[in-house]
Amino acid sequence: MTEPKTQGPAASPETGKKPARNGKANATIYDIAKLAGVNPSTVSRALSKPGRVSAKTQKLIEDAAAQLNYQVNPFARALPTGRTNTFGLIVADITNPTFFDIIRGAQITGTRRDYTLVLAESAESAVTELTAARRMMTTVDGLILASPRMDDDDIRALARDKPVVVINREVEDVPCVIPDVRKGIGEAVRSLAGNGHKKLAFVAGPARSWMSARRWEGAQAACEWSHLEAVRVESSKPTVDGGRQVARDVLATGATAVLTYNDLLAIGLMQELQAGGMAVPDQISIVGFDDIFGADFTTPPLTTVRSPLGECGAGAATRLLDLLQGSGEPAGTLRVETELVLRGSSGRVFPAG
Amino acid sequence: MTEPKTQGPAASPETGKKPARNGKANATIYDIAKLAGVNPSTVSRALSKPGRVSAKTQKLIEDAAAQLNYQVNPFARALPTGRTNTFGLIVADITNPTFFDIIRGAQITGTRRDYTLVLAESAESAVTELTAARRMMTTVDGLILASPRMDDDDIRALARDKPVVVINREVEDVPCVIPDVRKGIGEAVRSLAGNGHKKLAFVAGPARSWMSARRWEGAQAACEWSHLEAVRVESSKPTVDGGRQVARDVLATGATAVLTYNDLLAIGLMQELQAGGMAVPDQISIVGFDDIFGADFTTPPLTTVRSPLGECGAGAATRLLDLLQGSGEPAGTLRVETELVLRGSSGRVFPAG
DNA sequence: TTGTAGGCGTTATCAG
DNA sequence: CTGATAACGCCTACAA
Repeated sequence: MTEPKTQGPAASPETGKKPARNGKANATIYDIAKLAGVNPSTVSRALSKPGRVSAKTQKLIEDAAAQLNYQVNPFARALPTGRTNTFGLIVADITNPTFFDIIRGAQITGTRRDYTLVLAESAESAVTELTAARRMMTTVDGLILASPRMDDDDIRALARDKPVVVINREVEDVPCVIPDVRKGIGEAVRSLAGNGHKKLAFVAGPARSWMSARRWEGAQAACEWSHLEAVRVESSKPTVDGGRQVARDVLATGATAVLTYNDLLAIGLMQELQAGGMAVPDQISIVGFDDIFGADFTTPPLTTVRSPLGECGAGAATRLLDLLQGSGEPAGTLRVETELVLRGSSGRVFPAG
Repeated sequence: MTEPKTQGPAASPETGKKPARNGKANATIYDIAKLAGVNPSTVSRALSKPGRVSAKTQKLIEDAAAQLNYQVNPFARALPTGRTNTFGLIVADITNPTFFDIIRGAQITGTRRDYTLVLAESAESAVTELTAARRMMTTVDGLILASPRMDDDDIRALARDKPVVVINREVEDVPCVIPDVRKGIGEAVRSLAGNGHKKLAFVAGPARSWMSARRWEGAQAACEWSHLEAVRVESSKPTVDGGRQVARDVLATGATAVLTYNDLLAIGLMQELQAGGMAVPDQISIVGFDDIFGADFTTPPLTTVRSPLGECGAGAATRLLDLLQGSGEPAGTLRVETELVLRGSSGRVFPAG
């Protein structure tokens, strides 16, 4: 009644480490080689390079592989080559809907080109971000940084190691993907001017945000062009709550139109103003930025300058994979267009007055 | 003017494969061993197991490692051990905000325990999902499936290979995390009943959705308990647009209260009804499900049964990592509570009437 | 075109 | 407690 002494390799019932839980260890190129009657190196070639093997043996090997249900071991492959068919994406805040579309865009174009997405977030902290980035660098073939918080120098240092693409920020010597705000803001301001507005309040985002600065510049330029007065209002944080808090400051400016750093601010602002009895857009027009998910849930639906977030994610991934797959290294920064999405929260000044 | 014949190992300017772009290849345990004057295997021990090395050499090695800025090579480690400190998450639709919180929850508890999240989506296709899952299985230590579309059997097959945790669906023999809808629905129906409603319309989700069935059951049970009549209305798709389309069918039921399969449906429905001149909640009460991002952007803000999505993601990750780190294999299914979030879209029947 | 041999960085086994 | 040494699965000159 004792255990038989001879047991398969998948024996030791308690250790259960290597040969997975199902007992049958994965097939290797050696198994295939044996089955196909060739040398392992030939199998390797057949399975990686296309035409470096005779059509006959090619088929032989492929059949054997299929029969054995072979799957390459990514780690074994990564060891000698260093390549993993994997790329990382680090976002500043996984809570922020702005990044949802970016993640989505990157994920989709990634899988389309047979790359896997590895995701991390920095929780808005520059050091966490750098740590995460460093960790990832050892695992992935390349990295996408969405709205990074770390220093330019740190980014460049990373980029020296492996391909890096930055979204929503311009870093010298590093390929970037950034929405060009001019067109969208121009459209928004022209629309506002056409509706008789004379003064625009811009609700700024975080002080250190590269994008916020660009948007403020854009607003100023467009206002000048359209003969509008532009005033800037600071916000405490770029959230719905921050939008609520900034309401009184906005009113104090006397502006009849508002452009916010992002949609969250616009939504909060609108809620607060409406709660205070103001009519939107009859008494004040509100224009957000980004066109995040839910921007059209509000009443009235939010007019906003759409930033093609999904496109940014996709564009960054494309750029990165091009770099990885050796399409030269032209890089440079890719600009994507913004556009006005006209909905209900903006309109004529005091139409009833 | 010819090239010097002796070049460093990082030479060949065009190949540039292994020794990264920066030239200095990463330090290995051999380098550390040399510097510390010990054997590589000792270094390995010192760096992985805690107390299997004398305190003296331990420090020696750690110093050398720090000095060399050593970082383990995950692939080299994965090869003999099979472990990667990585787990996968496959969601049905990366577009759907329902999954945002799940992703977020999983990501956060993952990194907290030093695991990296690998993300993929199935684009609502069962085969894509299975393919993605199979691919991932070779790379990750375990897998989380959120609202999977594939067959129970496929899921079980995967689970036989490596630990798998399922969210939003119950699969026998596989650990699951599912929101228990009873409490939340109970609260919602009681609230409605307390406001004088006599008839509730339930707008169903996808026919094959496990969750939709549970929610309908829950609604029926709660209505029976509270002496409400429950009628079921089918929707074409669980989106804002689907909600709009279902409006006339809902009206046709004559119900004064509506509970929808998810928030998106509720939002679309509310938009359509309001566009048709109906007052919410004065003429009809609407209750959504999930409490997704943006559910409070609407006017009135949406009353909804909150499904703790973030908690689901976190719970699934915790469960998975526990399994991975050997805390026995009790598994079983984890139920998380739902609760009513009372906002403005529900209230008394015809208060003005 | 195909086989041979060595290496990628770690871990694990077995002596000492 | 520490030192050899053999895997782990695949890739890649180099040789045949």
